[in-house]
Amino acid sequence: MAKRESSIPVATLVERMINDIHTGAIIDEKNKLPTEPELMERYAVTRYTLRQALSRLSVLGYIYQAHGIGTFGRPRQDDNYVSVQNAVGLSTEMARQGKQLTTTDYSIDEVTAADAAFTPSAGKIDPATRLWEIKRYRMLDGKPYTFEHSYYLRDIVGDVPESALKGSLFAFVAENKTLTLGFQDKVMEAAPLAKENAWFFDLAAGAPMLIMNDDSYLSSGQLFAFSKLSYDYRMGKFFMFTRL
Amino acid sequence: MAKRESSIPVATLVERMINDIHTGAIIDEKNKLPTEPELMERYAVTRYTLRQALSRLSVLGYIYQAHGIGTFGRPRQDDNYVSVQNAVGLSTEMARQGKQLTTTDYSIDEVTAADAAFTPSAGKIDPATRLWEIKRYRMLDGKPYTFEHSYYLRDIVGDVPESALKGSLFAFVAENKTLTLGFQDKVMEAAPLAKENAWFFDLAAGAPMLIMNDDSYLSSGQLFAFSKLSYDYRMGKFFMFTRL
DNA sequence: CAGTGGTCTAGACCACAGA
DNA sequence: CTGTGGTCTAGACCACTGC
Repeated sequence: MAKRESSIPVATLVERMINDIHTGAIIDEKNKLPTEPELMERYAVTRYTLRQALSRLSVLGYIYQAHGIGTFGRPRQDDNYVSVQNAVGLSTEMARQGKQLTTTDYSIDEVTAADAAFTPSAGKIDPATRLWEIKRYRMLDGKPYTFEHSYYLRDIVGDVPESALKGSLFAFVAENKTLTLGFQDKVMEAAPLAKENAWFFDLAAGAPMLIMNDDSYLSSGQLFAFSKLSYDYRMGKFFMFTRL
Repeated sequence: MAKRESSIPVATLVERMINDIHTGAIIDEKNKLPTEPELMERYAVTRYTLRQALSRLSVLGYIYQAHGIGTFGRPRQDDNYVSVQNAVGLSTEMARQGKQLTTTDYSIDEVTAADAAFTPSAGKIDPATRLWEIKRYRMLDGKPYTFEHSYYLRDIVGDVPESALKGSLFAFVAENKTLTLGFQDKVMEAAPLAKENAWFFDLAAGAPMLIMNDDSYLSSGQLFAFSKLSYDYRMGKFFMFTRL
């Protein structure tokens, strides 16, 4: 009859396992994790659930699995770089690393897509779409770090409180219970520092900038924001993990 | 007795589905795919297998699934940018886009890790490790595109044929039947163009370069190469897709 | 409410690595 | 040969969306 034995859900399992990896509870001196049968018993889940969790950990770079050998933990590089995969927002990511991200200057204006300085990297957008245009200058541990130029679809995100403008726009959207985040397209490039932003960075116009363009979508597939972040090349480095 | 009915494996299914998405065979005018039961029947696979495939397509950005609504196709941006997720090597990726990647100048030398110009972004390496040091200048459709500086572990990859040096080092390793590719750590950054490489690019020293550092591992977790690719900022843009 | 994708169970067989 | 992870089946129930 396949009665539900009420085991823990995958998301919980993933959290627990990340924690147990960090504390070393399930990693031996050779970075090896217990075998799947052992983990199944330890967490009281079926193999399917366990492997769902292992798969997520593996995508995030916490572990890798070697066929016929075993499962191994991996050092995460989040401490030195910004992970492009952990979509938690810059503020949260930096807070986790014990670094302080502050917004020193910001502006918000109402525009239509036709008047925006740029458009989403992928996809199209109706020129009549009403947008919030937000510009933010942000410092990391007191040093100029990034200039953010972003557009949010007004009809979707509604009013943006000042606390979000100073802090985390990402958290503002994520915590809105009527919206479910879906996915992002990201385009990374380098470009010379523009004159109008040179004052903020300790750099001459024309200096290298690392640029990240994000198009953000809800889980329904609806675009809700697109943005361009320019990082001081000396401070901004992105990290990611790929399976071949 | 759960007899095997010999349906197709996931990898095959993924290929077929990508194809059927490109040709429009399983996408309607609203970009919607058939429901899971319909796809199960179409491809004659169980739900598990189907969802494994859908999951991979979704990670690669071909589709997204909206709970309670349906599955939808997405435009891929591979035609305009280099995808950091499709790990097939630059040569193959460009060939697929109908662009010509040529190596105009290259060198290969024997060094030890102690003498290497840089080390893996993550992890450590024994200074005594024997390496191939490879430098390549590569053009895209006749224009200066990227300078590649990479190190391959000699004891793992063995001798590197000249054809691989001129063409695809990635394919050379991938086609070696005794080696199984595993994963990569990637660190992206921007930096000023160094004087010694300015001659190759049509740029002055100090111009922005987009830089990709790769540490490549076998499926056993063994490092086999680490490299640094510098792209002309006007031509090199990276694309990726993330689920939030 | 009906229909969609999301999670979970229990069990079988396959393929690779190493002693 | 044994133990590891990889694939697959068949079926159940859960959770969200829109009518």
